[in-house]
Amino acid sequence: MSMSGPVKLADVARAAGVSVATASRALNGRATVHPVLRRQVMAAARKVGYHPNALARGLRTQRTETVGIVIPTITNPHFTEAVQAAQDALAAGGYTTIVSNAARDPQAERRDIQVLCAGRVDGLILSPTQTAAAQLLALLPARLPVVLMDRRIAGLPWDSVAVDVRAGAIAAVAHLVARGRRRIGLIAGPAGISTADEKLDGYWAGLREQGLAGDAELVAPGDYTEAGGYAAAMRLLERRPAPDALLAANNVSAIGMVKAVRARGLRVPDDVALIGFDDTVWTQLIEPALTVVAQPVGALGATAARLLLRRLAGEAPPEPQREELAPVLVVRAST
Amino acid sequence: MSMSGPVKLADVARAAGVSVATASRALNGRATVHPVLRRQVMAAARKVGYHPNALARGLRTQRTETVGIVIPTITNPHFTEAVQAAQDALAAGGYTTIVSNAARDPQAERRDIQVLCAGRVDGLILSPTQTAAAQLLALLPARLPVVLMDRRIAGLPWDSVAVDVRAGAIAAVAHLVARGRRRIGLIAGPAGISTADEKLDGYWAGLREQGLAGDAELVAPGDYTEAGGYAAAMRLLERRPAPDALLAANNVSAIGMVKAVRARGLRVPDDVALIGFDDTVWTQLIEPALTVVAQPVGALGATAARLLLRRLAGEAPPEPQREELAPVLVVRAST
DNA sequence: TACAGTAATGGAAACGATTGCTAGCCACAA
DNA sequence: TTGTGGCTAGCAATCGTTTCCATTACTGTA
Repeated sequence: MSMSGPVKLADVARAAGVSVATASRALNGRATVHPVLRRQVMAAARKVGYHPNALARGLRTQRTETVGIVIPTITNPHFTEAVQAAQDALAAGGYTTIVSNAARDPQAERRDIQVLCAGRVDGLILSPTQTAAAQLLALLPARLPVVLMDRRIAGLPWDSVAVDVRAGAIAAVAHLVARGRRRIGLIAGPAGISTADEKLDGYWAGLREQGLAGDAELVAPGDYTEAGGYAAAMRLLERRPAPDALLAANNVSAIGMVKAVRARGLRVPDDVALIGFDDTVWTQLIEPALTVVAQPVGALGATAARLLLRRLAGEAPPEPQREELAPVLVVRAST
Repeated sequence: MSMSGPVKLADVARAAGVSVATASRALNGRATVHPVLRRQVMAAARKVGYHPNALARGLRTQRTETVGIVIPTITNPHFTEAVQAAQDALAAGGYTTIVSNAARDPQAERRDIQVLCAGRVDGLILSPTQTAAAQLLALLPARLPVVLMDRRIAGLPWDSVAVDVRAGAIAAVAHLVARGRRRIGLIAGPAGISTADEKLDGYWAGLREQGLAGDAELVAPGDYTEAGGYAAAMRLLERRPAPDALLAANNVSAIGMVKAVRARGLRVPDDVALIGFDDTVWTQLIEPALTVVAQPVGALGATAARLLLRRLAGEAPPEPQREELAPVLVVRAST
C-alpha cells in the first residue's frame, strides 16, 4: 500500500487486470470499453488512490485546460476583482485558472510569465507592468493566445480590453470645474503604463475642453502607491496659489491623498475637493464619502476571459480585437 | 522560421549543430560541455526563440520548482497579503508560486485543489473552506508536502500555521468590559471553519474571565460576508436591552457592521462600541477609526512558506509542526 | 610511438499519460 | 464449415525533456 512513489495509471491497470490503454480509456469515458471492465477500472482507481499526472497528460495531449493570469499586485482590489470575474467566466468555459502576481521587479515579472507559459497553460491574460513590448513578444511562444487586460501596448498582436480612463479623467475634470474648481491637482501614475498615460492625457484634454490653461506645477508624478500618493499630495498642497481640488490616478494613491489632506487639516470639500479612480470598499465608508471614477473591473476580467475563450475555441478573427469599457463618475460628498 | 508548432530542444540542437543531449546540458549549465559549443547553443536557442517545455521537464525530473496556494477568496486582503508574503519567501527559496482561489462551491474547491496538485506543484499551501478532512486527504497524493494556513483541521498529518484568534477574541472582550461595556454582541463566522469556531470560543471564554454570564441572544450567526455582517448587526441591534458593543468576526463582515450601525443612526462609541478583526486599509480612514484585533497576515504567509520550504528541503521532523501567531489589539476611537 | 587518463559528445532510455492501429473474439449468415 | 463484420482490448509510438552509459577525441607522459 505505502510502497514507492506516486501511483500511476499502470498501477490501476494492474489492479484492474487490464492494459494501460484500456484503463486510460475507461477513466476518460471513451466509448469502446466494456461496461464491466469500466467499473472494474473505476473501482481499482479509487482503491489505489489514483490521480492522473497533469504533466504527462498535458505533454501528450498538448492541452492543459488551464489559463494563466498575470497581474502586477495581488493586493490591489482593482486586479483581484477582475481576476475573480475572469475566473468565473473561464470556469464556465471549462478552464481552470492559475494566477501569478508579478510585481517586485521586471526580472521577476519576466520569470513569472515564462514559468507560466512554458507549456503550462493554453492561454494567458496579462496585465504587464514593467516589461516592454518587444521583450514580451520574445518571451512568449508565438502561437499562445494572449489577452492584454487593463493595458494597451502598441505593436502587440493580441486582443486587449481596457477602461477608457482618458474619458474618465475628462469627466472628472469637467465635474470639478462645474463645481467651481479651477486649480486641479493631479496625482499621476507611473509614466509608461498605459492607464497612467491615458489619465494624464485626459486630464489635460479635460482642462482644455473647459477652456483652462492648466498649470504643469499642479501635476505631481506618482507611482500608484500609498506613500507616493501621500508625498505627491503633500507637494501639491504646498503650491501657491493652493489647489482647490485633487485627482488621484488610482485607488491606492487615493489613500495617500486622503491621509495627506487630513494631515494638513484641510476640510473636504470646502478647502479642497477630492476625486479618486476606482470604487473600492472604503470610498463610501470615509467621511466625506469619496467621489470616484468607478471602473467596471468585473467587466474587465469577464471581457478578457470572453476574448480568450473565443481565441481558444478558434472562433476569433485573425486580427487583434480591441474592447473598450466605459467608466462611470460616481459623485459623492467629497466634491 | 514560422513553420509548425512550438520550437523545441531538437530545433535548437539542429541549429547549433549538436545533439539534443549536448544542447540540454549547455542550456542547463551542466559542467561537461565545451565553452565554444555552449555559446553556440545559447545563440541558437535565442535565435530560434526556444522556450523549454515545463511539462516535459517536470515529467522527466519529477520536480516543478513550483508551489501552489489555494485560498477561499482572492478578493479578501486577509488572504492576499498572506499570499504576497508567502510568495516573496518562496521566491527567495527558488520557487515560483501559482494561486488558485477556490471559493464558489465545495466541488469547485476540490477540483481546483486537484488540478493544482496533479503533478503540477512540488508543494501546497492550503486554506481550505468547504472540504472535510477525510476528503482532503483522499484528494492529495500521499507524499505531497502540504501546509495548512490560517486553518486548523484535526486529523491531518500536515504542518499548520494560524493566528491565536481565541486569544484575540478574549482580549477584545476584556478591552470592551474595561471600557464599561456589558452587553457585547458577536457577529460570528460560519460554524465549521476553525477561525470562526475559535473566535466564538474565545468570546465566551472572555466573558467568563470577566465574570459575565453572557447572553446567547447576543450571538448572531454570520458568514464572513458584508451582507451577512449587515444582517447580523441589524438583528443584534434590535435586541432589548440593546447591546452596547459589537464585535465582528472578520474584516468583511465588519464593513456590514459599520454600515448597519450608521443606518441605525447610532453614535460610535457612545451608543455602541465597535471592534473588528483584521486591520485593513479602511479601518483608519473611517470616522471614528475602528478598533481591531490585528492579525499578522504577512507573518502568516511567511511562516507557511517557511514551513513548506523546510519540508521541501527534507529538513523537517516527521511529525507535523504547529505554529501559532499572536494577534494584537489595536485600540482606536471606536471603543 | 604507445599508452593511460581525462573531457566532451551522442545514442537511447526513461518520465506517465493518450491514441492509432492491429488483432482477437463472437455472432450471424451463407 | 467458413467468411464477414462489429465490438473490444492490447501493443507500441508519441509528447519534449533529462540523464545514464558508451564512445570518441585529445592531452600529457613514459
